[in-house]
Amino acid sequence: MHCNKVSRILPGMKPTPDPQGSLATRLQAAVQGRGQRWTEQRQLIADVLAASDGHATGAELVERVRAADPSATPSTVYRTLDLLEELGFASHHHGVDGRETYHLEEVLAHGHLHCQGCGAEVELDAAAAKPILAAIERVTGYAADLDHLSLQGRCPSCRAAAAR
Amino acid sequence: MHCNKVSRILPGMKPTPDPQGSLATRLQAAVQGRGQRWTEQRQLIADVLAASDGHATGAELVERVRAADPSATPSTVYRTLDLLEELGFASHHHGVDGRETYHLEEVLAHGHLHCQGCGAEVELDAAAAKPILAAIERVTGYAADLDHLSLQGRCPSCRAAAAR
DNA sequence: AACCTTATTGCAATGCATTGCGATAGACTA
DNA sequence: TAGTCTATCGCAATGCATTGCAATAAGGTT
Ligand SMILES: [Mn+2]
Ligand SMILES: [Mn+2]
Ligand SMILES: [Zn+2]
Ligand SMILES: [Zn+2]
Repeated sequence: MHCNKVSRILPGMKPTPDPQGSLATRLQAAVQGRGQRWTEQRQLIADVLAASDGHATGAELVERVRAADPSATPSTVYRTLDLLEELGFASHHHGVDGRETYHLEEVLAHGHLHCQGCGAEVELDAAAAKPILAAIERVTGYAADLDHLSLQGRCPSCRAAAAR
Repeated sequence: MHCNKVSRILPGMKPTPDPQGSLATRLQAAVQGRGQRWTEQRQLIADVLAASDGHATGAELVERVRAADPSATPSTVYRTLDLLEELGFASHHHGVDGRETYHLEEVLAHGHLHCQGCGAEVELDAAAAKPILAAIERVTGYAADLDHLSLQGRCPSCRAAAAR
């Protein structure tokens, strides 16, 4: 079955924009460039992830994919997410519970910061993270992956509260 | 059944040392101080964790606990690990796969650094981490939890390899 | 030592994620 | 268009982790 030009629009989802090379087109090229195949399922999963702007866990993506195609299975979704990461089209970080949370690389790279006291969540954009990554590099020589960065600690107000 | 003074020694494990307040004794006091109860299972789980110097995942601890007491169940082990953390006697970080990895607070606080290229693992002791935590605090105001810190990135040699 | 209160346990059901395997179907060839 | 090769899929089994619930037992009281 052909699926190359299928632009699957899910209920309540925005159509994938097509600047001069849509995500699907670039993905198809990258996948086939490795001797792999472009399938309906991969198309759908990429569309769902694109429509989930922001973050989405594997389970959430499975649910949304299955809403559009009930015959799709978790294994296919997770394997496709791994593929998208390998190809550099997606990345993940680990939420508070350690579960992987995905987003497309089109989203600006950013890290996460979670307060263990009040649960506050902060996103660290590249500019904010720069000094942190620089410190890591200075101390260890490692180039830390900002998209994967997920810090836990105490926010200023929880610190103040703790200090009596 | 009494278990207060039971010092359960597992095959191949070192007896819990008893400086002037053994771990078990301090734990029992902390638990009972909250109106909770000191049980055989908690004793055993604490002993197993103490004997697992270094890191151990939940599943590993479950396995070791069940080796000593086959009637123990995963739910009890995980609930006890949560309790030990609440009481400040243990902490966890997330391994590469996001799974929680536990250690007793007696182990010196340290963070983790993992190379996504070659899989190298580095431990960051408090001194090494200091500038990193300082940068996080400067930028965000957060006091990051060193024990929970788990960074991913590229080690120097993988970076060099990537740069042609 | 027998008795109470209720925190804790084991169990069973549930959910998330991964893997091996046989069936299906991309994508290339003729 | 029909045919071939094999990457990918769905399935089913497995493992890790969490939760509600009824039975058990910790630990204080009489
Ligand atoms: Mn955590
Ligand atoms: Mn990860
Ligand atoms: Zn806070
Ligand atoms: Zn490396």
